[in-house]
Amino acid sequence: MTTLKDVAKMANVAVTTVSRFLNNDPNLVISEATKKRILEAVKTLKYVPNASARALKSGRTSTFGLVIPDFNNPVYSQIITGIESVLNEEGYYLLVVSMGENKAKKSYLRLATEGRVDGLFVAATFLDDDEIEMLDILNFPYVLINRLSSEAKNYVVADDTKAAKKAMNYLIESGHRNIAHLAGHLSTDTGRRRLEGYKNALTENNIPILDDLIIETKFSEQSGYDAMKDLLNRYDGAMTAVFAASVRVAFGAMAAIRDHGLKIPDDISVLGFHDISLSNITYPPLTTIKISLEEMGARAARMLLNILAEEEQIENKVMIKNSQLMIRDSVKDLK
Amino acid sequence: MTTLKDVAKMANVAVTTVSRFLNNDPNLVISEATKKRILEAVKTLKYVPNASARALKSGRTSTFGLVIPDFNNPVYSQIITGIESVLNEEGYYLLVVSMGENKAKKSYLRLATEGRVDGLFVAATFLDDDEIEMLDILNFPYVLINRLSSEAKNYVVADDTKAAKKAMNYLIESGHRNIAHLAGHLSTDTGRRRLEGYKNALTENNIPILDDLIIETKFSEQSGYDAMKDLLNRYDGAMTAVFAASVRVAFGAMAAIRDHGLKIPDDISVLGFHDISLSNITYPPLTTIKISLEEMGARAARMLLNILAEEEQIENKVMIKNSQLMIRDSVKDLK
DNA sequence: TTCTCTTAGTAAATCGTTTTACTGTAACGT
DNA sequence: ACGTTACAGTAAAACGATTTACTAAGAGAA
Repeated sequence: MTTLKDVAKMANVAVTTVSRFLNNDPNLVISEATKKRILEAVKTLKYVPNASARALKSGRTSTFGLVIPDFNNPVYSQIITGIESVLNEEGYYLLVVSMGENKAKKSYLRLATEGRVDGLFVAATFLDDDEIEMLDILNFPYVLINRLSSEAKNYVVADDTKAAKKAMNYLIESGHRNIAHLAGHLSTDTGRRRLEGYKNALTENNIPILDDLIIETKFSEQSGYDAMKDLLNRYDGAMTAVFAASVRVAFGAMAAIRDHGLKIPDDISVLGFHDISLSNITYPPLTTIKISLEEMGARAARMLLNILAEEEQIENKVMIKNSQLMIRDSVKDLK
Repeated sequence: MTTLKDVAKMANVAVTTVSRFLNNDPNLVISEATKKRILEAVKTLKYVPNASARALKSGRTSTFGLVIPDFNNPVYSQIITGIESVLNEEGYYLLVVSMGENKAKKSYLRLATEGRVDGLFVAATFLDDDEIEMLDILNFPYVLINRLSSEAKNYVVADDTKAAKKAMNYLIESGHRNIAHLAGHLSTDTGRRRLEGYKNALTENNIPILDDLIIETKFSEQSGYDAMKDLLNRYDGAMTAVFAASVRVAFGAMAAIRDHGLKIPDDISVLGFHDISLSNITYPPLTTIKISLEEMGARAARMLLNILAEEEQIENKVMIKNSQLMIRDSVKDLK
């Protein structure tokens, strides 16, 4: 491994000079000849500065951490893609940690306290508010993604309520009244906000809210399948549509409906929250309400970079209002 | 930020003593009273060792890098999950970099040369063999995952040829003769090996190989869709089944077949390579040949950890032979 | 001749740990 | 009384980079 010292020796200058030259110190006065010698030494010795040494001295690692619940959820894959696209350009790296429902929850704080990362993206749904508050107490730079917490200073979230309402309104305009909601985990704020949108839409359209039609699920296909099965077996009203709080739940529900011998959308319509590339290759192609998750990731990345650049902590609260209804074939027009 | 020095001061001992005690130096002789004082200082000051300083001194970062082509491919999500499960237990972290077809390809080497990571997992399909060989030249610890390269010393791959053959044999046993192959990128070795399995199965069963039935695709739904459409429009033989070299391609092909007005599996059967959680919620549920990608990731992680533990480079070549046919409803028995 | 500027650098401290090689003191055996 | 051993630590040099504060030599001005 080549160090600054080696380069300095070969170029016949002091380490200081090499470092200052390579870092473009504006106060350094240096002759062309010396520059050339240093550059040559760097090239022949293939010198690359050591990241740990740099980090130790500067207190910056050029690395951010990302905490997500699960890699196997395409929602997070899109968020990561967005984050990465920004970080790439800025020479930052991304350290990922997944933290499911049952994992040791405080371990992610080590990332901060050990100084492994300069900041943290928290997209984990299973962290409690007070676990997140620790970051404030430590005064550690962070941005919440796709989740809120009571005291959060910085976040990028979607306007889940509005998007859910928009989706519901589409269903209602298509003539549906008896709409079930496969809600996400109601311990998560996204789950709660989507439920709120569901209820708002019904209320504003003078449709009664039936508790029997609301079922809490996890964010997995299996959970969506089970909940839908349960609903079909239990509820014998004239349910004509289902609004699922996540793609994976929607996929699971579709399978359950088919296994129950019903046809989508003829017997029952399905609409899913969030859009992924597989949404349009299910059968029938799934109608969804799409929020740009890549944009969400990208904005969070820019925000964290910004927080790091300013000395004083700025408040940064972004709510992505935009959503698109991706109309495909899983919702039947009853009129 | 609390340092060793602060702890030492508070406990009234030398920095050395604190460090050696906290690291369980077996040669350190220390009294119970001193231990207690140090422990107390650590607790009240909330001391956590600084990762950069440690890395600088020890030359170890406790971090591995992972290079994949794309986060939005569920195959890699499963591999990451497998890697992470092992690294978690060992206190290692994972730094991820995605590198698509068109990205600057050598940047991943910086991870190695800057000393940011102790080793590298390379699952990138778009790196050429000689770009990987650089790691050998640098004598940098690495493990290839789900890809081979001519000179690779360490890898974990699946026996793609065998698995593909097994899948094909199932199709053939079910009475299919005219089987198309949506091959993956033939510039990738997995693509080539799966094609080989396809051909082997046909040859061994005395079925002619028809070049018209083999179409190269990318590893995306869209590409699978396009290729299948093309095939359906072009080929007017009695094709009864399609063997897709990847899940995503299989999904795309299913959509194309339906859009063409044909029924799966009645008009045409589909079998996909690799199994993901969405495979059983497509319509009809997709029959696949499954290789444990989590196992692949986990074994690669253990391998890299091993390589780091031994001083001399050991050869490590693992080929996962096991595969399971996940029989669902997308293949029709013609007999 | 002395002073000031400019040019072209350099020495040394520092970031927080780890590690090697010591240093005292006291007790013990002979 | 002397050497040895056990006990309980400590001083100082790394690791590789950055940065502050200097220096040394020569040119030009007064």
